[in-house]
Amino acid sequence: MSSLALTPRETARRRLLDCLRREGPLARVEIGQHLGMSPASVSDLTASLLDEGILVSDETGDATQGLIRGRPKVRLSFAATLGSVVGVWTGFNRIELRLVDSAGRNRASRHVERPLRNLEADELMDVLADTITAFARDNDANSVKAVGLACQGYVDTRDGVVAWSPVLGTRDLPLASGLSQRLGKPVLIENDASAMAFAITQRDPALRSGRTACLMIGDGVGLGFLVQGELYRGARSGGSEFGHVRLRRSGPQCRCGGRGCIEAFLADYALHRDAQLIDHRPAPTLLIPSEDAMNAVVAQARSGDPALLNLFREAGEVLGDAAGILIQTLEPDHIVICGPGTRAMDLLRPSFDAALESQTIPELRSLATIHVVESSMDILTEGVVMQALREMDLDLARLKAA
Amino acid sequence: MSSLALTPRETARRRLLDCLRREGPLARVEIGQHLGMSPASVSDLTASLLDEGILVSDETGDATQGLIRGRPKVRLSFAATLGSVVGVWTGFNRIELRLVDSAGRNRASRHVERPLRNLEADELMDVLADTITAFARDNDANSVKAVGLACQGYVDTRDGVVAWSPVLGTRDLPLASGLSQRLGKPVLIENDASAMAFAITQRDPALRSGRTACLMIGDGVGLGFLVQGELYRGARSGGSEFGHVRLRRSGPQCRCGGRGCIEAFLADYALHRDAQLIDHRPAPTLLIPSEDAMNAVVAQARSGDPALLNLFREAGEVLGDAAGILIQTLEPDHIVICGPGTRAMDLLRPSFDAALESQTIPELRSLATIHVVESSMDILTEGVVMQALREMDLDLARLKAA
DNA sequence: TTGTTTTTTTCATCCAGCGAATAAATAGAG
DNA sequence: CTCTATTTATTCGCTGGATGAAAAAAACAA
Repeated sequence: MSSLALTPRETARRRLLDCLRREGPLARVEIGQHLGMSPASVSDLTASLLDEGILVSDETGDATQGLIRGRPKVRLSFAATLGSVVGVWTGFNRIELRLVDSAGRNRASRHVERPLRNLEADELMDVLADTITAFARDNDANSVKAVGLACQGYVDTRDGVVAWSPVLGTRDLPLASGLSQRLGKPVLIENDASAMAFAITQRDPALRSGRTACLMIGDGVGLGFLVQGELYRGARSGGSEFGHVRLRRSGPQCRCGGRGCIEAFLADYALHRDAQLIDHRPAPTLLIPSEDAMNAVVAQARSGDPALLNLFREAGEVLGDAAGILIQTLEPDHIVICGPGTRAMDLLRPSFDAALESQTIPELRSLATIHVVESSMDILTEGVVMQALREMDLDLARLKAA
Repeated sequence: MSSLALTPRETARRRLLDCLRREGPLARVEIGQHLGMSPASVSDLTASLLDEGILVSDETGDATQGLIRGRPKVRLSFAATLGSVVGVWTGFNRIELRLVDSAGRNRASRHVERPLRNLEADELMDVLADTITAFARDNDANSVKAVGLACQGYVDTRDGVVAWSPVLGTRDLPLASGLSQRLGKPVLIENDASAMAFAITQRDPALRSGRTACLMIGDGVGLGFLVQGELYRGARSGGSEFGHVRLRRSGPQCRCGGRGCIEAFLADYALHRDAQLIDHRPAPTLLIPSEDAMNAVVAQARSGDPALLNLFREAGEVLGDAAGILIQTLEPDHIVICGPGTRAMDLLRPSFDAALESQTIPELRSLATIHVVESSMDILTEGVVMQALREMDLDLARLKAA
């Protein structure tokens, strides 16, 4: 899955297909209205997409048919023959899978408990490949055309290499090519926070204009930054490792090896670990606490446990400091707090607001609107699937051209 | 001075003029080689620029003339009739001025000691206008066609408003329009670190590719961030306020009102203030220490004074933390440390390196090359003049078109 | 049937850039 | 002094991509 510089036509094509995935089947005029394109251009683009078999005309009689005068709209939708894509998220000891058709509709999902940390590179790729194959086998295997995989850490999207990850034990792992070989399908990999940020901005048009910084709190803490709806890419076309910015010099231990990282205060594993200690319970055996376990911690805090309240107060403060850094560095239009960690946003909010206020210049702070988007991990697989679908579209176009 | 979205032709035109300003007079073939443009395109663009009177053919006999076979090169240069631009930097109690001709050559400079902090908005603009007028009067007044002004703080370049500044007392100051009215000339304003970053990247081609983060240490600490040689613009098309990111919760007092900001450790005023205290000398009367005063502090540290060495050690550590945050957030190709503060880079370096290493992931850190560019404040006025010149070019083009 | 309305296609045009041919301006060779 | 080689600059025609306007298509309504 390569992606060099895009020609103007490829950009337009991508915008059109993105729009259809977001909005569902649309008539040509409607596409034009959504994207501010002339009917002539839409007609031209859709003609080649129909010709290539990527889109088909929806012949199904519309509900509005017979009510409106004039030539009826012909809605365009993705061809069923395009097949589907599997989206995967790899956590510390969990794999989440999702099967999505080319139109972006969810078909099936599954999650598998499996520790990944202590595996050698080859073992790891074998396990992932087997899990994906089994999932595909149970769900219309031969329709699967590509795989998108999101994982924590510093991911080189272009070369398909995981340069570093707190979850996987190895470094500079050529995960995309390794999996691609085993599965016989193209594999796209992406940082997990970037994938979630992409999915969230695809859902809300406001977030696709201007600069949007998405802080994902969950298994870890990640940042996805988008400018005009496109993911910001760094030097190795990866995202950031914002969760491992050190905010407190002698703070709690982080699994990256450092101390006082943002995620060492906010990630599920950190909150759960500290909550266990407060209650004099044994250290957790599983490194990712279950949703139930986390809900129990939150409930205990909500019931007024002072030590736990303090834990969330501190976490909120760190989140506020983090948002403040983003505001003063990137001057974004939108800050989105997302991920499973938003389940405790009511507990984080007071100290979050206070910290944000105490460390940012009002003129800058007031520019950025803060959005809290409650979102679980399956919106993340949705994001990585969307990106894999875009790459597939592009590859198809280039294949035809050659 | 407006700047909406640029047409492709305007972009090409800008690239060509930028190139001529950087490199001096060039023949058409040479421009083509520098920019990777076809001779046909260069010919076309230069034809309109010659037609508009922005460029002129250099008729002066070349030194290489008579030595090389073939049709001789005709170098193109900026028309002398285009006039000049005044670049201004406003510090706490100092104004730096510079007169530059349209080709980007320095013609005159001056600096004026004048406290600006406690002035009302109108007074402030009067003082600035008078200073600029006096400077222009002494240096070929009627050739001055525009003014570029760089100041610290959060500057809205598009609307010409200083939203907030630690130097100027007022908020949401419509500085560009106010000065423009008083001077009868277009005025462009820009954040000072952005202006310096722009000038520095204009000087080094390597810094114009990829993502470059320039940390300017001087009167304050600022960040200019560039992607592919163009300044990153935030929500109000300003830059960042990175110097006021709080890195130490109970750190030293910053003039923004907060504590522990990056600049409260690194800025000249901060180092000087603390050095005075260490030596049991009275607090400084001037809020910007002179270059001599700063050199004295640095010399005393270099001579081995342990308290002063510790001051610089701490400052270096904060600088390393700051660079680390940039690396983990933006994943830049280049980090540039610039500004007068680089005078003490030898003292900052050990703790800078250690802090950077301790807080960044090696895979990410190794992507970014660290450049130290010794640079005083006059490169800054150069930067803001360059930007004003670009805007002038654009306005000229649009004037002709209408 | 004929008009009305709305969607879609077609056509001619424009902009921007480029390859190739051509013209221009020089130095050197005979 | 003429001719050729060499390098620079211009011109011409083509292409890719977007668009406005006109035309065609496909329905409903009278």
